Amino acid sequence: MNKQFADIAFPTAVRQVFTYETRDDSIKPGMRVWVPLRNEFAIGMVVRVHDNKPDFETRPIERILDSDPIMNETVLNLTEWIHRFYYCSWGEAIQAALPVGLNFSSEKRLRVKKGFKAEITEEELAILKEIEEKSITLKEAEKRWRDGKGKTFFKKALQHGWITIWEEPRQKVDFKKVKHWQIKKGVDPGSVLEGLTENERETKWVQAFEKLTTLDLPMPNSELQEMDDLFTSYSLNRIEKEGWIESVDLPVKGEEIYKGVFEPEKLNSLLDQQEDAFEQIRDALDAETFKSFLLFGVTGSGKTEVYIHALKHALDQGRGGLVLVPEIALTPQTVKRFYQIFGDQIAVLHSRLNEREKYEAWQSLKSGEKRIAIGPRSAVFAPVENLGLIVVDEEHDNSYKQFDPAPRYHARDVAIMRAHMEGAVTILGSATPGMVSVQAVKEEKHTLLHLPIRPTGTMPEVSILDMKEYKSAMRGPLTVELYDETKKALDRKEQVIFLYNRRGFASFMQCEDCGHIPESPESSTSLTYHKRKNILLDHYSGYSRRADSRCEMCGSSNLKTKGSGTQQVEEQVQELFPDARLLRMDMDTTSGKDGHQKIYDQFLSGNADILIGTQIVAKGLDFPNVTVVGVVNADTELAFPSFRAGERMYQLLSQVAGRAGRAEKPGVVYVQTWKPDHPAIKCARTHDFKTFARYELHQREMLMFPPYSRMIVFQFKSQSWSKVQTVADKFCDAMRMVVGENPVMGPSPSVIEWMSGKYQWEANIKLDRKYNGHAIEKLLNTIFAKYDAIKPKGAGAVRINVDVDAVE
DNA sequence: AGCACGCCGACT
DNA sequence: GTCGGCGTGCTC
Repeated sequence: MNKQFADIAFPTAVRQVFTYETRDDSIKPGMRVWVPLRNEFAIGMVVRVHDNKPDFETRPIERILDSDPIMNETVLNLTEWIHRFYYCSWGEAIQAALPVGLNFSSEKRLRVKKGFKAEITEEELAILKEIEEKSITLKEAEKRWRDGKGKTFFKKALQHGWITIWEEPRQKVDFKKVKHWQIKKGVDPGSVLEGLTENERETKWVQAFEKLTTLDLPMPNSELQEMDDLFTSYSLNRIEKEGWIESVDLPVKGEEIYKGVFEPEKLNSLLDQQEDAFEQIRDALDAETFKSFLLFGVTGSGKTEVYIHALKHALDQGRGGLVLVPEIALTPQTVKRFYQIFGDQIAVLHSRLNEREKYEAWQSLKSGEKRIAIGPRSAVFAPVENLGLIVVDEEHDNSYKQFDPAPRYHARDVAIMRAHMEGAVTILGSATPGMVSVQAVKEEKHTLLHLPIRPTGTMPEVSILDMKEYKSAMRGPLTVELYDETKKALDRKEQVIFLYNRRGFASFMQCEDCGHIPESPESSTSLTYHKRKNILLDHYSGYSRRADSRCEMCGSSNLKTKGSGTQQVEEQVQELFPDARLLRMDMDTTSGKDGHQKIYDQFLSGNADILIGTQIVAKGLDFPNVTVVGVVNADTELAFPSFRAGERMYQLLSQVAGRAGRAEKPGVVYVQTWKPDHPAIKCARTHDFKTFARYELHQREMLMFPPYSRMIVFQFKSQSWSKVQTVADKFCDAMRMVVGENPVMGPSPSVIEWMSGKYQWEANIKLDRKYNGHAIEKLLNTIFAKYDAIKPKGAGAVRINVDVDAVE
C-alpha cells in the first residue's frame, strides 16, 4: 500500500489540523486514531485523507481506533462549519459532537517494571502487586495512596522507574460508580439497637443509624445526605467506624423519569389552525429539500401537536427526526408527550444519563434502530440517520447558546445549517420568537406559520401596577393591591407565584421619584453600578462615569442603588403571610438532583401555598390551582446591561402569563413596575407580540444591533490586570486597522471584572450581516495576524476568547 | 489547551 | 552551587 496522508484534528485550542502518514488503506474521515504528538500520544479525529505530501516531516499513525467512521460525513462537515463560523478548533467542535464515551479521552495507566532489584518491605511489595494485577490508572493510584507511607513509596517507585506511566486511549464505556451505604454484612441492626442505653440512643449519629435501618439500602451517599439532616458525613462515618455500616461503590442508572407511557392511539387530530401549519410542513417534507419555518403560537396554542404530526410524516417517509428542547429537566411533560406517541422510536438524550446510557442512546440512533432524538443543545449533533425534520422548541431560549467552553455555538443556528446540509426541514417554535428569527421571516428566510388561538382557554388578564403610585402603599416588596389579591387567593385555598428575577450580580441605580434608570449615552443599555468604585459603567462601549448623585431626568436626589435577591423577598413575604407555606425556587434551591422536579411536585400537590422564584418558575409546568402571579419587580430585567433586555423582558412576562390559570380557574398576572410605559410591558399586557417586535426591531436597526449586524465578542483573560488591559487595547487597535467601517467597541472591563483569579476585559465588533462562515474566519485570521505583528511583550499570558453571535 | 524548555530568586 | 518559579513557544 502506498503512503497516504491524513489530516487529524485534536481537541485543543489550536485552530489547525495536523498531517500524519499511514499505509493502512482502511483509514477514513470520521475515524479516531492514536498518534504520536510531541513526546506523548494523543487521540485525534481523521478529518481528511489525501496524498499531497506536505513540506514537513510527517509522523506515522500508530493505530486506528475505529473500524468504521463514528462520525458521518454530514456531522463532520457540520463541525467544520462550526470550526470556521464560531472560530474554534475543528477538534473542539468534534468533541462537542461526540458522546463522552467516544470522546478523545485517554488515560495514564501504570506498569510495574519487570525484574528490578531493590530492597522493599512486604507492604511496598503489596502495593506493586496491586498495581500490576489491577492495571491501575495514575488517577486511581494518586487517590489510593494519597498520604503517609503509601504516597512516599509511590513517589519513590516512580522516581526509580520501578513503575512506569503508559498512556492509552480509553475506549471502554463504564458505568459511573457512586458511593452507597449499606448495613455491614453480619450485623443485625435490631440487636445492635437493643443493646444500647438510653443515653447512647439520644446521640445524633445513633439516631441516624436507627433511621438508616428503616430505609431500603444500599442508598447513594449523596441522596442520603440530601434526604435528612441526620445524615451528615460525620454521622455516617461515625457509624461506619462503629462497624455497623459499610460503603460500596455501585453503578448508578440514569433515570427513566422522562419516558412515561406509550399510548400511540392518543394522537390528537389537528384543529384548523394546526392543520394549515402542518400542511405546509408536510409539503416541504415531501419536496425533500431544505426549508425552515417559524411556528409562532402562544402558550397552549398546540405547537407540540404540530411537531408530532410533522415527525410522524417524516417517519412515514422513512426519514428521522430531531427535537431540541431548552433544558430537558424543565420540560418533562413535553418529552413525555413525544414518548406517548412515538415510544421506543425515541432516544432521549439528557445530562442525567450515565456514560454508557449516553453511548447506547447514541448508538441506537446511529444504527437506525431509533429514528427520533430528543434532547437539549448538544442533541443537535445526534447521529439521526436520514434526517428529515429538526424541531427547535422555544427557539428564543438562551440555553441554546453555548458559552464556555468552546465551541460557543448556537444550537438553533447549527440546526438550520445541519438541515441545510441534509436537505431537511426545520421548525422553530416559540410564543415569543427572538428578533433574529422574526427578521429572518421578514427577509423570507423562514416561512411564518401562525397559531393565533389558544384552544384550551383565554389568555390571562395582566394588570400593571405602577410602583410610583404605590410608593406609600407598600407591604414589604408588594403593592397593597398585590398583597390584597394574594391574601384573597390564599383564603380561597388557591396558590400564588411570585417572580423575583435577581439575575446577574451587578446592581443598578434607579430614581425613586420618576423611575428613571441611568442609561449609557453610547449604547442603548442601562449603566451598571459598581459599588466598590462608585461608578456607572457601560460594558459595551467602555463608557463610565462617577455615579450620579442626582437623577439626570428629574433632578431628584432620591437615587437609590438596587439589587437584592429572592431570599430577601422570601423573608419579607413570610412576614406578611405568617401562616402561608413558602417554597423558593432558584439556582440555590434547584442545584441538587431533581431539584426542579421536587419543587414542582411539592407545589403541584399543594404542599405549599406560595412559590417564590427567579425566571425558572416561568418555565415548564402548569399549575392549575394558581390564580395570582406577581412579578415583584419587572424592571430588574431592563436594568440588565444588554440590548436584548427588552426582548428578554417581553419573553419573561409572556411566559409568566402562560403559567396563570389555565382551564377552569381564571388567573391574573400582576406586574409591579416603575416603567409602566415601557413597550415590553405595555405589549405584554395586551399579549401583543407583533407590536412589540415592530418597536424592538426599529430600535435595533437604528443602533445597528443584531439582527441588523453580527456581533462578535472578544474576551481577554489574565492574572495580570495591566497585561489584560494593554493586550485588549492592542487587539482593538489591530481590529480597527483591519475592519474599516465596522464599529469596534471597547475594550472595557467585563461585567465580572475578576473571576477565579483572572481579570477579564471585553471588546466587541458589529459586522455586516453578509459575513458567513468563511468570511468570518478570514476576517478573524487577518485580525489575529495583525495583532501578532503588533502585540506587546508578555502578551502570551493573556488568553483571548472569541464568541461569534454572542448572547450575553 | 497542555507541556517542555529556559532564564532568574531562596535555599543546603 | 541547586531547586523550582512561571513566562514563552510548539505541536504534523
